Amino acid sequence: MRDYSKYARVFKALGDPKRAMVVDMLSSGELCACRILERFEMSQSTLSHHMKLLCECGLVKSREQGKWTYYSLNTDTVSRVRRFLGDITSGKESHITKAGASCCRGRDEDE
Amino acid sequence: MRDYSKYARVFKALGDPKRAMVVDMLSSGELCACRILERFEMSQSTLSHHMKLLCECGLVKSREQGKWTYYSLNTDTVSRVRRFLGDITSGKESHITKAGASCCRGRDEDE
DNA sequence: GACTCAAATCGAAAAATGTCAATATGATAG
DNA sequence: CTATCATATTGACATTTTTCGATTTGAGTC
Repeated sequence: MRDYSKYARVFKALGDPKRAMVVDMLSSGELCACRILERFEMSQSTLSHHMKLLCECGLVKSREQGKWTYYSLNTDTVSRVRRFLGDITSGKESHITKAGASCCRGRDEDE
Repeated sequence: MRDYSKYARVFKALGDPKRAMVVDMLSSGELCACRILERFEMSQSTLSHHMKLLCECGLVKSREQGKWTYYSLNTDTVSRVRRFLGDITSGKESHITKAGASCCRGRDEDE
């Protein structure tokens, strides 16, 4: 589980409200760029740039058909990201810590 | 469910590999800043800045004790973010789309 | 009070990001 | 082959982010 950079790219992509909203829209099914654009106040080139980022991090897939480009969620990445988020946020109750309050005091005395 | 901006802040915070790693560390329990700093090659002021971001988006809580500051995950936020990620990435199979391939063709003809 | 240590804040520089208008590309229609 | 439509790419600019060294703040210590 040392994929911080890999998944950080996905989180960074989701770290823009508009892109998060695009992802939400795509979760209901495939959409073409023009449909997505209709719902935002942004230039076509800006949307294209956002879609590129979403694709590059693996969250979204694109498919070309004639002059249209259809976008959809990459469900594999979605599952992996959800799992990763679960992993890094759920307690492992490993070795270190436990008695949080003695963290630094402990270090000063032990070493 | 119109909290894109609110949660985008959290995703943005996780969108940095080092911050994601800090979150992972904290998931095993509370840690003081000096313990966290030991594991990274970054200045003290930079870590402080990262911790501030993690706190401001609600992912992390801080607690001061003497001259130390202890950080821990805010489990409420963690649950909410996981749920939000699930929400925006799981199909609603609502109204629109279904026949993805006819999205744009449909629009041209219907309207 | 003077000193030390942990952490936060400030100020500045470099890099990344979001955005748009203009242009390029590539498919389809006449 | 020309024109048109949907997207992508380019170039520019403003804003935000990342990072550091220096300084400040606040708590404990002598």
